[in-house]
Amino acid sequence: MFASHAQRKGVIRRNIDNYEKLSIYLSPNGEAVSQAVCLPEKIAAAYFSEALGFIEKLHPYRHQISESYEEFSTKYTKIIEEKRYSCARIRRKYALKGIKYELDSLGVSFDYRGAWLSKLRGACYIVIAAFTGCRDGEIKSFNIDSYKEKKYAGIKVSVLHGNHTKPNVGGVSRETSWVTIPSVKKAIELLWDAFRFAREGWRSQAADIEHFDERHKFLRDIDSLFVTLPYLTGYQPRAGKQSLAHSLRTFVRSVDYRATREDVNEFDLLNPTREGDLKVGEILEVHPHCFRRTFAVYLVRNKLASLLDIKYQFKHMNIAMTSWYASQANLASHFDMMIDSDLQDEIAGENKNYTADIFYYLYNDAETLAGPEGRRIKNLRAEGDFTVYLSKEEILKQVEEGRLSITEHPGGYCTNPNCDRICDMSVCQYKVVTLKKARSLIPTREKLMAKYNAMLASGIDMPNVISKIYFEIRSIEKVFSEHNIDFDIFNGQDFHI
DNA sequence: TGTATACCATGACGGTCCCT
DNA sequence: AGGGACCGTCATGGTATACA
Repeated sequence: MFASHAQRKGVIRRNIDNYEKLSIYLSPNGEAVSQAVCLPEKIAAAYFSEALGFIEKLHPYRHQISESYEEFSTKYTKIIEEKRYSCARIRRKYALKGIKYELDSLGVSFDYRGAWLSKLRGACYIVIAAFTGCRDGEIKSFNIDSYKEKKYAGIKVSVLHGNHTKPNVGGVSRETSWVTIPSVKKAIELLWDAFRFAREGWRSQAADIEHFDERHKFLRDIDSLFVTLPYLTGYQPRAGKQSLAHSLRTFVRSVDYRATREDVNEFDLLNPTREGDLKVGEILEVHPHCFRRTFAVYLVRNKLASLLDIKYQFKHMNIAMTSWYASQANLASHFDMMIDSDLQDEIAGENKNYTADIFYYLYNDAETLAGPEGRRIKNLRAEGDFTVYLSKEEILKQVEEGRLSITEHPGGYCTNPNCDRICDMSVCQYKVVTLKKARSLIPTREKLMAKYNAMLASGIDMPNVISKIYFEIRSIEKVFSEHNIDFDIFNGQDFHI
């Protein structure tokens, strides 16, 4: 019903007809995979950067927020109790009297329902979820002590500790750890301190609970990151599923990012079972689980670094995150951490999907290809070799068996299963360059030419370096000519080996 | 003119229930 | 077990109106 309502409203168009079949067909291991949505890159960047900016801006004022909100809500409650002013507007006005307006310029708004605080909660949740890949349950198990920093090879690495909600067979509860970014610390602190007044409110109510165990549980719930406001109709301190969904929606709506044609295409590509759900001009609403898949997808597609670049202060974390990605969680073992195995599986699955997608494109769709391996594929296609026209299933099978593998380089793809990403690729026999990659080499070539000229002009006598740059420019030009990209031939001094 | 109230639509919050 | 539908409550904000 909700779906049809949303459909009428034009929010979504959800086609669940072949849901099960499609998911099994598309999953790398032939089993149904979780149907979480993966956010297109632009949308993810819009949401994440807004959430990060929100947190960065408000983090220093978190104590002040709590104090002012406490003042506002006690005044407001008193007005209600005294039955003064029948109009909410006037109640609000008087409750706001005397409250410091420094927060006003920061966009902090005071409302008795806690709508603004709900938005804050949504922003913090997004940052925690987006940069850890945690499960919803785990995120809710975090508290102020969950964030730790460890040193690894001279790099400061942020780690989050959470208790596994599901106990093992023996009833032993496991601790799970997640590599993350420093902003998560700020998100946790902001959430914790801005809601302090709410927590205090709940705490004072706990005294009325007579049964010891009940009171104990109540007090434990209060020490959660996500609490509701104590003076409303709610009677549970912990923010439930629905309240969090509201928070996420409030936040996403406030961002007001409208999907473009490009976003819709990417959405359909990333979420084949939900093709058509997102339409141009719509706001993509998020759910707690979508961040986990988005995390896995971006980790594999090596875009996490670009998302992390949103704020310059995260740059140093790229190294740790990237090495974690590159060494397949080797870093985790250094920390003696239990990395969530489901997430590992999800990452591995995405890796296969990604590889298969690229091969499918190379074998069947790509119009022009360059590089030795690219030429080989092109020739095979020209000869009508039927083995080249592989179906996605066949490709996936080969990927799983380790017969096909792909490594992404700045200038192209490498099909060598043992590629260590160290070679310069200019003469690599496994090299494949697609048109898109070739186009991305245009600025690279310009930079190289500038470098070449600068080195030559300064009279530095480094023939090895200069010749390397020269041959790199020439190899890029070769790629250009194979893709019919126009360029003026670089006429640097010719080298002879 | 400033302040308070009435009425109304909207929609957010956070709970329970129900379905898959 | 988790997601969504549904529900009750009530803040919010627009407009109209009454009063000092």
